[in-house]
Amino acid sequence: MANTLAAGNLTFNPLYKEVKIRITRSLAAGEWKPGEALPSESRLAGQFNVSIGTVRKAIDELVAEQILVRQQGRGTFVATHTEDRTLFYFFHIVGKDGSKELPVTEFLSFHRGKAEAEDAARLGIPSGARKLRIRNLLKLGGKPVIFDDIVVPTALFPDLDQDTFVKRESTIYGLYQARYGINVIRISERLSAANAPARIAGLLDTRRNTPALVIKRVAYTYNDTPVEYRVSWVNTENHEYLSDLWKSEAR
Amino acid sequence: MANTLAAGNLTFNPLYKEVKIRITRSLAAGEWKPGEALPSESRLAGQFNVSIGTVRKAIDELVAEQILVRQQGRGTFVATHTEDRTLFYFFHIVGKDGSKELPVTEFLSFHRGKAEAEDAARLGIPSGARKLRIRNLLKLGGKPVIFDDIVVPTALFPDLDQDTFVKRESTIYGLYQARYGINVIRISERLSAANAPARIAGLLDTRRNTPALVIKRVAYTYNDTPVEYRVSWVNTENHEYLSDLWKSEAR
DNA sequence: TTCGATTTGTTCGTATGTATT
DNA sequence: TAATACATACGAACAAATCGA
Repeated sequence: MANTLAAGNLTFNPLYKEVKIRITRSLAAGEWKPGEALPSESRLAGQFNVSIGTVRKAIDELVAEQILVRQQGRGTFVATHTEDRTLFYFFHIVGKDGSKELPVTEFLSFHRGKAEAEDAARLGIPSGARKLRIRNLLKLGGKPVIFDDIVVPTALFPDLDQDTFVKRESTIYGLYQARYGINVIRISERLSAANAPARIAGLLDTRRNTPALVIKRVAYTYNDTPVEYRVSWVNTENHEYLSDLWKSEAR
Repeated sequence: MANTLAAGNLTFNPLYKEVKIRITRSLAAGEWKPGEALPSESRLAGQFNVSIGTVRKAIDELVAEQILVRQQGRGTFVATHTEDRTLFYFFHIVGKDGSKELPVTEFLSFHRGKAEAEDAARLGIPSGARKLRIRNLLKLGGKPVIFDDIVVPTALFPDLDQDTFVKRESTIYGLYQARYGINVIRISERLSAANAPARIAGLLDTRRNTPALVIKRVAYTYNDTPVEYRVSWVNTENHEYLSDLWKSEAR
């Protein structure tokens, strides 16, 4: 019997991979907005003309990637950038005593400019393309710990201005998502140690000659499209970067 | 109908979770050694008196956690500490140019001692318990980049001596696995920046006043049992620590 | 080389349980 | 309570990879 999906499947992916790709395409196209429910599994199965088990297998992978969230009895939802998600998935600085808290952001500056070589390479845009540059000071326990230097392509956030940024009601990625429909789903970070420039060291209130942790982060949306390049300077006198691969809920 | 697994399942876990726990128990007990094949899925289904789909779901999770490896047509195997697995899962230092290579280990020293407070806390052993301490210098591209200070409880590696360590034919975790049946399956790392002590800075060949990246790693085996505590000092002039959560093979 | 047995991978269908509204 | 949606579990059939006869 002719199968609508298999018919167009010239690369001979398994059906569930094709279903996953089609769901991802719909997500990227904004067909279901963050926080919204997808059609039920049985409805999707009908649309794609596959069994419900095949749809479940596709969704399983998207849930594992934190792109979708399942709730028994309610439905399957597009993941939103809540504070919890930020805290447990995107924010990796913890106290040396093990404490985990969301930082308080203190806005420093908002500038427009042109992408330099580094920005362009990380963001996959032409050198010289217009960019927005935002600097923040993040505080933990009331004290400055992180200096953030954020660069995004103006093209992705056309009408973003200082006022909009400062008055946002959520996390930064929440703003990207709610106002621009840009959903950050993955980050890649490269860490090194360096002496902070005097200006930054001053903001971080470090003792003289205290090295800083430098984090260069690229944030991606669907299909590995870069969205944001962020350089963070961290005062690690009382805090650390936690990399916990696979805190499995195994038993 | 009476089900042998459900019968003993007083915590009302789903069946596949019970199966997963029983498989994990067998792994921890060394019933199937690293590199060996587990019984086939249909055989396991028979043993546990569940359907093959239930066994598959249990194994699915263990495969996702990199504890087991499936190979179509061959079987399901206990993951081994090959160089590839080390490179892509346990070793996170890459060149700033993006190059990825396994380090060459230069042995420095092997000592016996008693666990200090820090060691004891990280390893979950009593303060003062006997420990082994091994120091290595790791080279990338022929140049020293990482200084490793490894602490393990003597109790876990009773007859491990310098000669055995130096003459190992595999990675360090491969040695733990092959000779002591201890399978490292997860690591947790905390990173900070600091000025290296002169002795270490000398080994790393850094310019004066160059800060180092400090990595404190705890390695775990089954059931979140700590096995090793390792402090690494990294020269980040030409290298970085890569934290790439979810390099998904999505598409 | 071919063939058959074995093992995992994919897909379907069905039934029942559990949580939500 | 009833309807809906996800979660678990079972079984069957066939595909694809592997390996040895």
